[in-house]
Amino acid sequence: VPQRNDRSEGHRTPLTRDRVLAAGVALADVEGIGALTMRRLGRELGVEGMALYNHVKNKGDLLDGMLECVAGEIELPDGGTDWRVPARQRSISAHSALMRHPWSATLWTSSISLGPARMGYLDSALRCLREAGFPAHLLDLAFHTIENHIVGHAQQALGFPLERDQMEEAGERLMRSFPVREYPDLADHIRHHLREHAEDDGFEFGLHLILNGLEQMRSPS
Amino acid sequence: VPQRNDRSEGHRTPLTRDRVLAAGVALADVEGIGALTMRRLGRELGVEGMALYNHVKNKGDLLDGMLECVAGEIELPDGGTDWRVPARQRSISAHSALMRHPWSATLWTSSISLGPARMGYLDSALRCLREAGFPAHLLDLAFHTIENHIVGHAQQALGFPLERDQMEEAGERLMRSFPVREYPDLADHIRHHLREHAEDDGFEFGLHLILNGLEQMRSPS
DNA sequence: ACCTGAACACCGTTCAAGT
DNA sequence: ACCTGAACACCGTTCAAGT
Repeated sequence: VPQRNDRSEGHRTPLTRDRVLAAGVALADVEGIGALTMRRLGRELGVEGMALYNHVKNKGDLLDGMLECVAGEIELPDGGTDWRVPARQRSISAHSALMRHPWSATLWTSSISLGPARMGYLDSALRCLREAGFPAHLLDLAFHTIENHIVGHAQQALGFPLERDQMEEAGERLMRSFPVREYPDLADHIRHHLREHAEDDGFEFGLHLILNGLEQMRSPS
Repeated sequence: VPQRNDRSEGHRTPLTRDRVLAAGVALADVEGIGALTMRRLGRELGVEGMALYNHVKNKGDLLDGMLECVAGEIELPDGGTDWRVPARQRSISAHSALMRHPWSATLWTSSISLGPARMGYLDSALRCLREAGFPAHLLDLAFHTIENHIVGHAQQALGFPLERDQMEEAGERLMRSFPVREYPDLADHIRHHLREHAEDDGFEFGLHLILNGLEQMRSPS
């Protein structure tokens, strides 16, 4: 359960937008995005749900603000001699920020309006590629390929939201009723995933693949 | 507006699960996933919303069934001499199926239970890679990298759900208030996207990049 | 300035009752 | 067997009223 407002004192400290957003992030982290309703978030802050509309335009604005919090956690390294070094660092930082906040990956692509944190992130990524010398059309394609990999991977890794303990049993149950005969390769794949507890989700592998492929296209040798 | 049930006759033809799913797909295609409520879908079929529960377990089951419809549209080519040929075909077919049904991309990763159509798709993709001779650990990483690219790209391309006409004006309005000074590369990028009306979304470029990178890792020369 | 209570127009879902 | 009506427990959101 995220932090509650203490109501021991007669009058509580007044709400701010930042406190509302932080409480929203904490609530969604712990209980999932489904538990994030205006009334519930209000309760978490010791207030009626309607009071939140004084600090947030509507629920969409709340979610946008929460995404800004996530974007603010991404480190933005400066360029070195090889563009792939900062690109790799920033991508990994973005990936782990999305993984820390499991609800954020699906919202990341669907939110239209960008705040300063997300703009800064995107600008930094684009600048890195431009300074590496990518021509305009390649730059755009490179940017989207990297970005897709980041959010695609987070979404997919979070698609199976199972705890370590449940994993074992749910896997057993699944495989008992699974039509192995008809989908043998899929069965193998699921078994493979059940065995290694998703210690490495393959994010860095795919990233490496993409960055190296892009480097080859940048400077055709 | 999707197909309606004709109520000219006194007693209408009875509902089936397939008709419910097809109507759901049509409604979501035309009016967006937000318009897909049980009551509204019932109305579309000339019936009260509650009647749908005779053919569908609940709304989640409805959405799963609709995803199965989308998965059924994906062509599954057999392997040739170069594994990249069928992999490319299937990926492009999957990408355009997701693009034909804009609501499906975000659901694709979040849905847990798989039906036969989606299982067949996944099994086909995995078999293709196995037959190409990828070793187990590489196979898994290759599979996810390709899959992430497909859904990541569809989601991102559909993130800006603007019509051609609105695009122009919305872009103008956005760029007037945009802090170009602070995010110059992002500004460039947005301008670039407004100029070319997303004729090519770069999907095949990234796909090419990934498949070639994987081929290099498969047979290190 | 900030919060509350009541209200509105919606949701998904259940279930007894109809045919 | 299939559908309807009424009901339940929720949503997001608005707004007059309180302090």
